[in-house]
Amino acid sequence: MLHIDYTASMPVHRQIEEQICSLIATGILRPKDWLPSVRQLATDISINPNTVQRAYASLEEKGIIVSVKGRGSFVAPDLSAIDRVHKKMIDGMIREVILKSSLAGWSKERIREKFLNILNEGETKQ
Amino acid sequence: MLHIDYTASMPVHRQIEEQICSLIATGILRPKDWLPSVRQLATDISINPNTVQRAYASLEEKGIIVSVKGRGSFVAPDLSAIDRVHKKMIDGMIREVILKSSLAGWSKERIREKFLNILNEGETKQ
Amino acid sequence: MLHIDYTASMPVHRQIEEQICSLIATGILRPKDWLPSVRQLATDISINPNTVQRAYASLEEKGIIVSVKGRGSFVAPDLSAIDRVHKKMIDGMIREVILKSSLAGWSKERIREKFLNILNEGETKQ
Amino acid sequence: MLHIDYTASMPVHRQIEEQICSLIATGILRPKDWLPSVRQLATDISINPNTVQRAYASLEEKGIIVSVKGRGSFVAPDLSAIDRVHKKMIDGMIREVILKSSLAGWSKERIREKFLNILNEGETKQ
DNA sequence: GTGGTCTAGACCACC
DNA sequence: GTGGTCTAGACCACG
Repeated sequence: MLHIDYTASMPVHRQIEEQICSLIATGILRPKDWLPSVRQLATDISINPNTVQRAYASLEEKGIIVSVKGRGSFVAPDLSAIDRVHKKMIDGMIREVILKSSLAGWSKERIREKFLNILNEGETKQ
Repeated sequence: MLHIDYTASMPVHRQIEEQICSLIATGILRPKDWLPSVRQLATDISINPNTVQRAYASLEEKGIIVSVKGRGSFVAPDLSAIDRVHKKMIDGMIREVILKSSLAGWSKERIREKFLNILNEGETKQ
Repeated sequence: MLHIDYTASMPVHRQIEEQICSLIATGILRPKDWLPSVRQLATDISINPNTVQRAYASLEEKGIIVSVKGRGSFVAPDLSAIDRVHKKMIDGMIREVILKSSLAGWSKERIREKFLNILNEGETKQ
Repeated sequence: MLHIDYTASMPVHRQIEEQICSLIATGILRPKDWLPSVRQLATDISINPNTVQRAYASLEEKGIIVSVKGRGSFVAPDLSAIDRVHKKMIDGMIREVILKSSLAGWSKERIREKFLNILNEGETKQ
């Protein structure tokens, strides 16, 4: 079951996209697995079917899922597309972090130190 | 003089905000320095005064500048709050990058490598 | 025995149509040969009889097969019309490819080269 | 002015996409040229603004145009994307022609001959 | 039942 | 004025 945050600025259809991507990336959804039908998912999270449709259409255009009239939607059998999408997304986010922190007057060393600190937090906690 | 990129997806008022922030962070603008008036800046970069107004209002809300009716706007005398805000924002963005990439199944090593790669790109270019 | 690919975007009834056409074109099925009954074929490839029915109806409309109530379906005795239909269809598709690529600014040489490249791909693979 | 064919099976939003692509490919629309606004184009060709919006959104996702809130939409400054899109489209069409004609029992030689004939028609006509 | 397209109308952020 | 999101409801093709 997906969770929609209506207070977020990210549009609902993009939230659905991202969450399905995550489910695939983490292996919870696997290639050829069936996705909930457009109408089913729409009623589950009580939004308009059109909004789910838009998310599915976008995922299909990116080659992450396949939708077939009358049969339903499922995770694409070949997922080479999804890794490319992830790479691009993460790359963009990293660039934005670096841009923002340099705009704030941070030196490279300070950014690197901060990043590595946070990255290694998990090692002791988890 | 600020530079507006009309082909960018970032709204104009946010571009103004970011650039003023950047001028402050890099020390070109210092606490209590005067900023150009809303109308002056608007005609300088030939955009709608409403747009400049919105940028200034947003900066004032964040405590970065102070606007006084009839006198104009200047950089806030005390900017200690701002660095804390920046830290928090950058911290949040870094955590999100790490979260997203681990959801995508990336190992810590892969994330670190990717980050350092991008961070060091500038060294040869700039 | 026909093979249905459920991950393909082409509707199942069109897949059946194409494969029967192909069997006829290659001479495996010849004029007046009997086809499996709608129900037989449906159970063989475990799909809905409606779907087979639609494929047969479409083939009959095109004059490729003949169905007789109570007796079954067979390849049409005279297939001269079909080759003309094929010619016309392929002719139209070729013209569209050429139109689209010239609209995209491609030179004749580039189009020819591309076409021959793809046409000859099979030579090494198959 | 675009022309919509309501009898075609291709959805309206895809027709808009293709025609704008063609206008760009043929140089009638050039990088940074302004496109008609969503509402303007919608009333011009008397369809729903949502349909135009969908076409524009898809073109933007492919990197062919850029849309900015409050300012409008224009052809992307960098069009490396469009050539890739064209290549992919033409490639797909060629493969389909070859597939269809081999399903119809045509030999490679016959296909090649047919194609080259049609391609060279223009030489004497135009 | 499934996905996909389109219309109509509301609302928002932005300029 | 601009683009973008969402809802509601109709219709089609497919199984």
